[in-house]
Amino acid sequence: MANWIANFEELKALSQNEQSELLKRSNLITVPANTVVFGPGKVPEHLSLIVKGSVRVQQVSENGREIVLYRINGGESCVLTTACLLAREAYNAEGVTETEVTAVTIPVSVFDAFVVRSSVFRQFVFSEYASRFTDLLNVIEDVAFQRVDIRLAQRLICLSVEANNVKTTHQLLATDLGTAREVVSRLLNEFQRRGWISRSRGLITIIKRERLSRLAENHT
Amino acid sequence: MANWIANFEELKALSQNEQSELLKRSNLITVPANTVVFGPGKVPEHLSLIVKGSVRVQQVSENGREIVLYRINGGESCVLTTACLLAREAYNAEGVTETEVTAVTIPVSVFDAFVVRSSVFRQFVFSEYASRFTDLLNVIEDVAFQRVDIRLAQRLICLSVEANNVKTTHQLLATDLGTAREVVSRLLNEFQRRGWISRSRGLITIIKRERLSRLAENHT
DNA sequence: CACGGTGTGTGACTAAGTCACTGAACAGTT
DNA sequence: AACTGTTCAGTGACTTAGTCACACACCGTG
Repeated sequence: MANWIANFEELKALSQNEQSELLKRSNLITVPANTVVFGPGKVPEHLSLIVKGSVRVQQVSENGREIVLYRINGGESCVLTTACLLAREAYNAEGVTETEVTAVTIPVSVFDAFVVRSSVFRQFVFSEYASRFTDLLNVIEDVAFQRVDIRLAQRLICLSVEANNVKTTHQLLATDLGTAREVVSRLLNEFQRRGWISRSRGLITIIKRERLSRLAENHT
Repeated sequence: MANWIANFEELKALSQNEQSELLKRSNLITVPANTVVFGPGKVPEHLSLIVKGSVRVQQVSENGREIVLYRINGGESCVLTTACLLAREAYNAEGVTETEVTAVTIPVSVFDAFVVRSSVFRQFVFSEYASRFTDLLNVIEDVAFQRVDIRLAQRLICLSVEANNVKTTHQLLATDLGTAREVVSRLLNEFQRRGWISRSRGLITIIKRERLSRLAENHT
């Protein structure tokens, strides 16, 4: 993983010079799964780029409920979070690694220098901002306007792209959707009653994918 | 309004040279109230800074419901929206002027040049990003976790800082909160029943501000 | 004053969230 | 194999929120 830049589609266009300097002035780190990498009381002082793995960013409320805001996967960065945490008062979002994560940390000064120096880097940063922004808009649209059964069906479809078995818990699904665990349990119950899925502890098996898809897409 | 830069706290620190060039390469415009300034099918090709007035940015859903994402007031900018609209596929947020608005449009090329050239400008841009981002986080937190009666009380308190009369409609309040008009009507009904407010067409009068505040803050 | 547009009131119903539980499944330990 | 603590899941009763289909009141204009 010496040259992590190769993992960032948009940064490949950096000149050889710029690439080697960025490599030199940044730090490669590895973090185990299920680690809180930032959050209230854990403010990062670097910009982080995720090389490999996935970080879940979620909002936590006083009464204990949670909602996933977005996920950062390999080739993406935490610009928003960093900028936000640096510029503002405490806010209650946290980042948790969902897998082992390989990341690069870049000191703020180096970040700033590259924004000035390289239009490629600038482009990368702004498009990352735009991506996170649309992620949040989608969350708002879903939470404010979309039915929970439809969103749950969407999430199940999404989680089961490669296998018909989804290893997860009702609580995790509830957090994904920003709803309560009981609601997920009851909806899954209904899905099972209709023969679309079957359930066991920590495992959901998709049986009638096309019916789930139809609910997810056609809203029927 | 020749030197609009004075309205932007964070841009005052620009050098004389930079200020005059920014003035020269930008455009001052005026837009009447209740105009859609951007939205699906109306993509802006400039960065806009709001000098005076207020723009409401709201998300519209298929089924006709709306929710206010944030408002941009004098001294703030539309960075996020612009970046997003430029970088991405169509998304369904729109900006509507709530008052007559005086704004400055800056071509993308000039924007880019100033990001490179001036750390002050850069700082301004990134802190604008951070502000909008936290705005959205607050919306998500509210919509996902907060009771509607509490949010309505908060909104009423906020709207009535200078007078006890609030000129608005139930529909506008519903859009502010991302809920349905009927819900607002019923809650206002309840507030009136308790003697906290009185209502007439297009007007709400605060009677017991302290009780409303208590609901808004202490959640009681 | 008739009329159309806008704003509001309401009942009946469905969906979602909360609360207070119960009990099943599992991992590690005697 | 029996015991124990922990995590996951199921459920009934209830409150809050959103939807639907209306009725009707207010207001400016012709």
